[in-house]
Amino acid sequence: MPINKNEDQMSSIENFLKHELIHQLSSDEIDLDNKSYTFYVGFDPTGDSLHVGHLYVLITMMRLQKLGHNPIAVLGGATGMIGDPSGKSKERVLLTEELIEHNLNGISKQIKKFIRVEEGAKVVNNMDWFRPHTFISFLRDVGKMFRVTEMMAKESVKKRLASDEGMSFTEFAYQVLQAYDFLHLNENHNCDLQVGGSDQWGNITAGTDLIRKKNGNKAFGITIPLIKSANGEKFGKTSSGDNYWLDPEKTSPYEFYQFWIQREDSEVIKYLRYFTFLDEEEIARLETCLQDEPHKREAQKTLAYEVTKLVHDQDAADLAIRATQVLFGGSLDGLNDETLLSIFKDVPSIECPRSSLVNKELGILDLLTQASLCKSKGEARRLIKQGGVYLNNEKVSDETKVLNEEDLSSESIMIIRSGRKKYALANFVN
RNA sequence: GGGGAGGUCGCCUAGUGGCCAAUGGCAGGAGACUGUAAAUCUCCCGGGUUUUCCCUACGAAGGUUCGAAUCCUUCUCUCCCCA
Repeated sequence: MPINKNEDQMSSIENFLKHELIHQLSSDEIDLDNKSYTFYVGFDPTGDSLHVGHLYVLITMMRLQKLGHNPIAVLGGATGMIGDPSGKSKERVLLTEELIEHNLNGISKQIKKFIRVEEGAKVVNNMDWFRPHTFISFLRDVGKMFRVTEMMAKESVKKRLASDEGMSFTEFAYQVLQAYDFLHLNENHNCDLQVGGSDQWGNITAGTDLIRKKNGNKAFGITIPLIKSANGEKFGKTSSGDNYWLDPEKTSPYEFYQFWIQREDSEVIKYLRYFTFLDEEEIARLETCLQDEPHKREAQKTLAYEVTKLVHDQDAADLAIRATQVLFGGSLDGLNDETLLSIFKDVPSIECPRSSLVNKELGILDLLTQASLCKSKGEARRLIKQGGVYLNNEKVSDETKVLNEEDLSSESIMIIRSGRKKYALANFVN
């Protein structure tokens, strides 16, 4: 690929490759500018909400739709019953059908916020085409097309066989199911491209091979990079290993915004390319800014704002900024209930009875555990000893402290902090 | 079905009758330094309490013993080999 072409002369593929927005292509025939594809992305119903780990593929779907391609989101109502071994070091625990159903509903709603159904995007459930099959009919129609040696050669299989985890037949068969999805979509929806994470390569090629064998059609695959944080594995997980969810009920826009604003320098620019639709010029400007005035954190702030706006909405993003300014803005003095209550619902918070204050029955340790800043009183005690607890921005050093009305920051709210950046609010109501 | 090896505190890993709430690494938390960054250094890291106390924990259930993660029995799960 000529490197000296400027951005507008490049094909979309060249551009995507240059910035590592895509990882692998099954064929150089793929031409995103002059052809129109119907492409699909599969989603596992492992939870009732998508999380930050899904965000990049959703954004890729948006990018492709903008380029004139037609998205199909495939919900794994059937494949979710089996469990994809790709990228998993352990056998998966099977989910019940009811749970899958519940999860599908949640996910489906979220997906529709990213792709435009009114412009032809579809969301389908693969249970619809798997249900009519019997085991026997499936083995006869589809199973015959698969060679065991090829199946064994897949990375996901090899890895597990090499580990002492092993693999059940159920998971081994997974690739056949996903290949069949692609075949079905190819025959019924003219789908000729599958997009997925780089761990999906084996499943995708299983599909393109099956399509070629079964009906002679050409089908393609694109994988997108697996996003890892600079220091290794998990991206989009909280420190305790939980996901940052796209569902505002599970992860408030404030917490979501905080996740992005805390990204490290070495990664922000990359993330701006992945997760926002800012143009190269703007990204270059932020990059300079990052170099010259890193303390301003403009790149992080822009990233956080843009992504929060995309996943939630403008109002949520503005509120997140406001909450951030209030909490991280220096002095908390002079903040009144009105200001604090406006951010109350977005910042992790608890409500406590006012009487517990009046009667002096709430200790600092109780408050920390109730506000979920600490998992146990022992941990809370430890944290205080280490000097990591702040009440209304003042360090608390007495672990036996009992709270009373004088500890309120404003009329009815206390601001609790653990460490440098974890805040919680407690609202004392009658 | 037969034989062998295993299942340890989030992950990996030591421990093979009392010195074991259990070794080491990773991950995680706090502090210092900073910019809500990275790197580095220090401390912490089952639960309940004020250290020396109690509870719960080494796949599950029983048993032997003054005493078990460690020994015995059964069960269960995983890996490997044979049929």
